[in-house]
Amino acid sequence: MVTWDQLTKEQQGEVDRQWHIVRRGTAQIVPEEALKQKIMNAVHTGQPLKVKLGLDPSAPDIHIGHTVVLQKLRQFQELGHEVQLIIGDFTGRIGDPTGKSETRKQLTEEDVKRNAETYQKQLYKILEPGKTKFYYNSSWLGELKFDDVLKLAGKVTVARLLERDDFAKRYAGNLPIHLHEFFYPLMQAYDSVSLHTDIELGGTDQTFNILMGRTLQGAYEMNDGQVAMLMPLLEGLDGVQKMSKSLGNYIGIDESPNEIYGKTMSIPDNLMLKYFELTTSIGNDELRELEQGLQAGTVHPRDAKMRLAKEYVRMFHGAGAADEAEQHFIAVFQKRTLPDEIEAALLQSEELEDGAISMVKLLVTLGLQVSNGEARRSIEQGAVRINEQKITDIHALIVPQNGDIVQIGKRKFVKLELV
RNA sequence: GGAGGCUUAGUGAAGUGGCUAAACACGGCAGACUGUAAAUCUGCUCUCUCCGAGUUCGGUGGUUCGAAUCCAUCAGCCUCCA
Repeated sequence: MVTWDQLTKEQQGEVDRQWHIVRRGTAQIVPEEALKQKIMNAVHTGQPLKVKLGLDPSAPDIHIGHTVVLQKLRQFQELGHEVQLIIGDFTGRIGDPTGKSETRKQLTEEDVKRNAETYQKQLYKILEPGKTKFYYNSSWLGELKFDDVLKLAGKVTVARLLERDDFAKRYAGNLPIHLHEFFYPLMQAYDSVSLHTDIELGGTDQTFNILMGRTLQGAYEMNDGQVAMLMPLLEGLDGVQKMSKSLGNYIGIDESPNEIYGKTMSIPDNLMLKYFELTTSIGNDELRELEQGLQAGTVHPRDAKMRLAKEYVRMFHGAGAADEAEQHFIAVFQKRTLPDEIEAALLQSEELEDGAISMVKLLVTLGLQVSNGEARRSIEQGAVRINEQKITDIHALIVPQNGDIVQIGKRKFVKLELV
């Protein structure tokens, strides 16, 4: 272990530089001094740090919320460190305990592999492939004997486990906690033991699990354990709940340019800066400028947000797509003209009677609405248009033509294609 | 193994024999206003051929003219005792 005084001037400068980059935007680093020490060691010895992130193998769709952590990993890579990505194929059998315990579906080997490939494709939009290593945690967790498991379990007390927020709440609220759920943090921690991880990254909701890794590394005599680097959770489109696929409040990085652009425009204003800070590589100075502009009123929030939206599309689809998405947005939502390209919807001719169909049935058949009642409601409320003609009669009969544009609400457009 | 309790629409939660398709809140959808922001206002939110009708209150069976409401039984969950 090297001390500050043993470093050369240049090395001290490098440690400072890395420290500042790495620290930006974090919610918490536990413990901070340990991280600084690790950086010092790395700079001194030239050994890159191993920075770990666990991935859930069941949901391979990456959204902007995930990129908070990924951006941070990227920064580590740019500083010459090494990234360990864990595909949690074994931990996935339990699922991180949330109390909303449905038994997890067991994924087949092919599922896991396919999901991992999907991950890779998406992750490499942000991470550098050459400095990224993938691991499957079944390869060590699956090898443990009951002996080993007992040994592992012997290192942690129940009282300690009950400190975890989720467990504590359930325990206090008389809700069930299954024994195997206790193992989840232990398993995740054991990943760090296996891989000699230096730093584990995660959202603040991962605090307990990651610190468990630190504890366990200590217990397995790896001297000072890993450092927990916790990133703030990013709220989703609703502005309240954490962005997640199951809540539907996410922006997926694999979504179409127009989707990404549009969804970004619908995030609440007060989150804009947070998005900029945590998910883009915009510099510190520029960020401050933007913040001041918004505050002073010299920057229109809409324009700032358009910049964010454009940046996302550029990140995930390239600059050309970003320009197009912007044009599309301006045309469709600001000028209220019909989009150039509208998704086609097939209409079987058997559905027609004498070439006509009721408006209600049309909406349901096209899958724009799930039930007739819902379709009627939309019509009554003036949300439905055909070729920009508002339809307000729930009994309306339509004689559909090829290429008719059916619109419902402000966002949903479909072009009819008779089959 | 024993005792007790809980299970109502997407969620939370009223409702303890007819006036209950089921209060209320949240969420969701749509409209107005806007910047596809927030706030606000309005309407809708089980299904159907929407006049009217049908199927709901963990499952099944029963009592009753009539049940989400009573009884039995099964299941799931929780607590306490051992």
